[in-house]
Amino acid sequence: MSILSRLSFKDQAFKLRESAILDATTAVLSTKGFDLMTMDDIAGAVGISKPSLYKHFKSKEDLVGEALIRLIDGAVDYLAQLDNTLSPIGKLSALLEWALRVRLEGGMPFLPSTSPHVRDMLMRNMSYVLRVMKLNGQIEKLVAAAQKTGDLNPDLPSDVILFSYYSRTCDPAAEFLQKFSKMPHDDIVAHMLKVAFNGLKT
Amino acid sequence: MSILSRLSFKDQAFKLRESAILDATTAVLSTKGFDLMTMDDIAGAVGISKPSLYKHFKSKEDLVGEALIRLIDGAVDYLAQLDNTLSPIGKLSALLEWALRVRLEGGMPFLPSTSPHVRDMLMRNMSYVLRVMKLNGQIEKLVAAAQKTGDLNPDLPSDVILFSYYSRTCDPAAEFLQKFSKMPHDDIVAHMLKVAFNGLKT
DNA sequence: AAATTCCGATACTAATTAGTAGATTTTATT
DNA sequence: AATAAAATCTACTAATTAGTATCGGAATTT
Repeated sequence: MSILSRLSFKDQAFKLRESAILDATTAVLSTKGFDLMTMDDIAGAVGISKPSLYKHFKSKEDLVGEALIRLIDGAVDYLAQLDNTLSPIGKLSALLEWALRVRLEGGMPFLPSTSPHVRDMLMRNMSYVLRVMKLNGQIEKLVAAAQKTGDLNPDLPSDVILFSYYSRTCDPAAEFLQKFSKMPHDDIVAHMLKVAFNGLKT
Repeated sequence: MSILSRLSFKDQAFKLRESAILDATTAVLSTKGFDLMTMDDIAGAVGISKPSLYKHFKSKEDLVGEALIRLIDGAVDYLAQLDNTLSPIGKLSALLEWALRVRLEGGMPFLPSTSPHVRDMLMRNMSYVLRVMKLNGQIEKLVAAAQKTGDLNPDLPSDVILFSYYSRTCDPAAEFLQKFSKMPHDDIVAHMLKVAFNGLKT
């Protein structure tokens, strides 16, 4: 066996474990939040020891940053793979639906917005900030286009729409409906979309 | 000076400090969140020592519980003081506006929803749970009434409306608009209300 | 099969913080 | 003014957890 293929095999195993670590981090983040998530939690969930964990990620901040970067990348990929004949509002709706489903399946922690500590930490993470800006740029364009066609209210300032849209991806109402109303995921998603775009009145 | 008036004077001072402690707790909770808020923070902000703080509240959980109870009571009081000729939807709108203003002035931490740890802690606090249920009962009635008149969408399940309404009180979009758009409070409140009731489309 | 290399785990350090015990000062009464 | 009582503060304990140094063991090469 050549050195190259041996290295690549090891590399493969390494990447696999890295992915498992990120999965565990995402799951623990969704349930416990950043401050209560311990590195022992993660190591334990993956079945490795803490020093091994530190072979992959140099700190807790780094680990969480990478987990969130993977989420952002997921959103960017989802957006890129959408049918290009879809209208801007159709894309925005599809992306929000995707985000809600990921959340309901326990795969998405609350956004940094909810904790100033976490937000500050992430803002110091250049690589994370760059990706967020990339995704944000794409969504801004979709919002502007949808306002032009009148599919989104043109009278609202675009940042009001943008920020409200982001907020819907981490709207706690989804969790409430899951926990207290035991509503099926599909219904929760449908209702959340309706409320987000049409409000509580219409 | 009689013993009675002396006791009442002391009592008064005690209550005053207690109120200052709760103010500080609310402020620190809004900025740092529960996990990062330390008892030394609070003691330092009020200008007393930690043991004195523990004379008022027997634990961190207790302190935070009392601070949130005071907030709920504020909401109940606000609701009670509203003009009774106001329609159900008018009351719901006024209460949401009140909550948003309190938040923007730094007086309201994110709701327990955002942290399972904090939520669990509060659910063990009987006195808190009772008040939440009281407020919740009132809001449920308003929602039902507003659905009956058609002011709120009668086709949505009432818990979808209820939970979405709660979520708007801690919608991070308000913070974003304050932080990134430097929008005046009045404008933020107006836009948030519009988006909550009419959605992003209309 | 012996030697070497590399990986992972046990067991530690340092720092933080909730909660408390005992010293100290302030306040009120005689 | 002296004494009694109460409240407050300084300085501690115990527990948690991020991050690391060092040791033991498995796989690979010769």
